[in-house]
Amino acid sequence: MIYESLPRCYPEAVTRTAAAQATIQDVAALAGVSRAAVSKVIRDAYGVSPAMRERVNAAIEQLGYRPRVGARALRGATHTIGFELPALTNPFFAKILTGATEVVEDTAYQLIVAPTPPGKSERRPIDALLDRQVDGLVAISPEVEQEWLERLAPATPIVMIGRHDDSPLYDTVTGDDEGGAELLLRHLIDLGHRRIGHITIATARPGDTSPHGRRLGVYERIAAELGTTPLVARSGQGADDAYDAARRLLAADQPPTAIFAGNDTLALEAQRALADAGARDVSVAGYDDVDIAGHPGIDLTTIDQDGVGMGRTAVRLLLERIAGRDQPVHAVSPAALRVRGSTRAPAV
Amino acid sequence: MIYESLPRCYPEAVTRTAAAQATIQDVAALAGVSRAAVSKVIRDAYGVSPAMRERVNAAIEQLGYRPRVGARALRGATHTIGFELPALTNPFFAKILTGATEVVEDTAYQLIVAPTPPGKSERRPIDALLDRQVDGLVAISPEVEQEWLERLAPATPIVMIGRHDDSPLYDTVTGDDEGGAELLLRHLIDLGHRRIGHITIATARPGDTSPHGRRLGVYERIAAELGTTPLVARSGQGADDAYDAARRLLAADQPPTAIFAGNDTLALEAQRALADAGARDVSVAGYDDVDIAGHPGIDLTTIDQDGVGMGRTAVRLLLERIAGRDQPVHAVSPAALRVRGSTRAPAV
DNA sequence: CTGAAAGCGCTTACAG
DNA sequence: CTGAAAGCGCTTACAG
Repeated sequence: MIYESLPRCYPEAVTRTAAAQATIQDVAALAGVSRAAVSKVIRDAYGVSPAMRERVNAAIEQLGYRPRVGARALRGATHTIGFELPALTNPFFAKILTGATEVVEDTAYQLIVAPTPPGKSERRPIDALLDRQVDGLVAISPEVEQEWLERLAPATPIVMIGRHDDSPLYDTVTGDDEGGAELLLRHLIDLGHRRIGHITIATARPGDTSPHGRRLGVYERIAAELGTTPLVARSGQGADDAYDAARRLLAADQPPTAIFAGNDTLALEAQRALADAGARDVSVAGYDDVDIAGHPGIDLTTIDQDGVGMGRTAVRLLLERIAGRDQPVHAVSPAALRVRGSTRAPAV
Repeated sequence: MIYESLPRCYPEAVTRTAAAQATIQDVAALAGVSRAAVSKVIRDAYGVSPAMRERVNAAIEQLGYRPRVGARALRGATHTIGFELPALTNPFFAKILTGATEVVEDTAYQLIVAPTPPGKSERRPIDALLDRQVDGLVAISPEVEQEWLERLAPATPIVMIGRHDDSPLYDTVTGDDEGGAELLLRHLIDLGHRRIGHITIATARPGDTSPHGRRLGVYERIAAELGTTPLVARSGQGADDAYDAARRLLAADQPPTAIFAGNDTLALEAQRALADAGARDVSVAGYDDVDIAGHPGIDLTTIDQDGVGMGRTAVRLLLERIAGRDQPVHAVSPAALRVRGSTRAPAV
């Protein structure tokens, strides 16, 4: 990194003036009205004469006045929706966020996102959002305890994405993970595969409330139905971990003819490992249908669970909660199989 | 989307109790001290006896007290860094954010991200962050005017990523867009290409202060040196737009033997278009070295400008600004060529 | 329709 | 080391 410390065109030091920003008091003074009147105008509250509204708006314009959200929060709302998001590099979460942004865009709310750093607890970003008095919270947090969330939910409406725990205190939006995993595995079986490996994340337990746990549970059930020994490799956070997990599957005594990766990100690393191992005849399938899955160089069979729609639904449910709904809703987004070139009949 | 409106296990309605959260007053009362004392403990300010600190911390623990950031902001700081980010689906921005998150993680600051919806002005999310009294702002906003930013900068430290405008009032972190573009074009020329097409974004003007403008400027200069007519296609926001832009290049009277796409996202769409057009012999190169570029199915020649490092640098510079630096710094991240299989000599 | 007053939950000098 | 008081910038009843 090269630093160019001194500006070229402005030789004199430019010191920061403590630029006093206009307050509601300044606006009131300039418009010759009370602060309460200004407050009413900016909140679009009822009971202001057109003349006063005009004078106040002119003063606001002239001063470039913008209300401090923090000060408003002391009495009213922040008009802010918080979104906790793990793994910024996972394009499936980007899809969810795209849907969420879309819905928020049509409202008076502002969306702010707090990312969870890799390997850290989701508690800190969630707490950070609540400390900032968000009016509602959407979170993708498989790791935090239901009980902890239920202590937060009475004070702030919460919608959780990807949790199958069906709490009465917060809403959930999930994919149909069991249906999707079954669709995918049936597809592989129909192609003739019997030795199917599975890559999942380190923390998944069969049938737990997380998406990976659900998918793993279905995998184990179907392996049992087939009478085959489950062949599971677990991956840590990094891309290298997923790569290594795939390598371990390939190094098994009886290597799989197909790999069901717990999501597309894992599947992409599996493809990389297969290419490096020269195992081009092994099928790979993922989960999520991220944009790149349809690229001709990737051509990945996967499950589309409509991430954009999940993001939209999550925000809609949250807005309902903020508007007063107190009955829980647990929405499920359907799963659809996308068959592409990465899966085919096993080599004989 | 299937809604399960009624919870299975909790037949009775669960109504939201207006769960009064603990305030500093509650902590003070429980600990038997003044609010000022509690304030000092939570800010780790100097001048508190160990005994008092212990009593206060016990009370905080017992009540689950968390200070409201909005209330603190009225007098002090928010310990919040705002990050405005366009195009959530661009994995290069995810890289930058990864670097930013990393650095923030080691500080007492919280990072909050405000995404700009596709096609919208970056002003709204930036204003939203400032309204929330962030202590500093990092933004990737090619579209907003320098003058507008310079009105904000006296009140809030700002670091802009990807702007070559060298303002004395805010810092910038850019890649070496001219060096990178030149590296890439020389590489294509060395391979023997003479008809090289370029895909850029709709708003880029040759040599303007944006990364795309810089790259376009270099492209036109080198085309002039070569004595060839520039062949430029412009893409709108969507993936389909980039695809169409590539199709237009291929449909030219004398189609290019190589395409220099303004970034990897555009390059991926160009690859898609080439595959659909059966034009496998046309070389493609991108810019940014996003993770997927190294995937064997993509194998994209590109420029690595160390996005993670740019994110790290941006936050470091911002922290320096917050700490009081008032001289501008304009950091440049070096460009490195990554040669992969997507570029090769033109077919004869 | 309009405004004076109280108060939201903190921090900041300032006495003691 | 400790606390009473003032004040940050808003909104909310409540009079007029």
